Amino acid sequence: MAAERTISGPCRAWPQDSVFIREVLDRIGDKWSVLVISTLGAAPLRYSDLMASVPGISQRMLTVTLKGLERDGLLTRTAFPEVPPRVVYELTDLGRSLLSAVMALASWAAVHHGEVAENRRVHDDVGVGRRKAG
Amino acid sequence: MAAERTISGPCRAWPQDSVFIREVLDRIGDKWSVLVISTLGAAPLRYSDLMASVPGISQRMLTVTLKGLERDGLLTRTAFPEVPPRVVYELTDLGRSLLSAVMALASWAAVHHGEVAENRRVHDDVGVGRRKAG
DNA sequence: CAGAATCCCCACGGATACTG
DNA sequence: CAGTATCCGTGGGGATTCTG
Repeated sequence: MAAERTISGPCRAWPQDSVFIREVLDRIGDKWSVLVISTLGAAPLRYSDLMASVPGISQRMLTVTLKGLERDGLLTRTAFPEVPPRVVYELTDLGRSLLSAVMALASWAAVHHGEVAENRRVHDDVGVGRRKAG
Repeated sequence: MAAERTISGPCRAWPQDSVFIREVLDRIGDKWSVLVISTLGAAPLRYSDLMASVPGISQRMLTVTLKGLERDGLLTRTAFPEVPPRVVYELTDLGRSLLSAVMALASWAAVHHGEVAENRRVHDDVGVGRRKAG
């Protein structure tokens, strides 16, 4: 008899992979983390440069995001004891390795976002069509 | 020449890539989408099987997530006109292509989640250390 | 079995004001 | 310049109940 209809556990092909996926998504699934990581992927930047380079981010969220990423060792914070103060953020090797994986997602999006948009349009049109036809 | 200190625009190395990244994250950055996609990556499943295979998801969120993914053409919904009803969800080619990119993230997590956890612990210890040392 | 509908909490994140 | 502190609206998502 064996398996064939044994789903039982959390999942089949990815035992605790689901846990890992959730961990990563809890980390970079927020609104700003990957934007910050991507921006720092090009070059180390100071706080004010990040504010300018990540359009729409608020001071609060930039700070919160940076602290979170620093906590996980994805970037380093270097404060120079000058006046006026200067603080530079830079990706760690770990952060850069994550950037690669994120870029894979970005590539997927670049290739398929049009298709997704089209699917969405068609799907929504069917919806209104049913209402008119019904 | 020139440049070197020209950050100006949104970002440098990824003009509208940031837009694409945000699109993907708005799609899969939620709490359940990638779990559902990953689960369906192993095999097509019916609604109740998904409930069992994605631990912790509620009926509401499974339905909402499935509808969103179907809308974007990442999976198909097939309802068999039987009683009791039977509905099977299956990834489309588009969904499977996204699964590949998601798996890249999962791999990163599988390799580095320990390192991240360690960084986090060290960082937090320094925090309490400062409080005790201060 | 496979949802739809409703209620409601709370934490993510924006705006603003203040500080070393 | 590089933050911190506070207030507060919005919506993501959980629990529960009802239906075809």
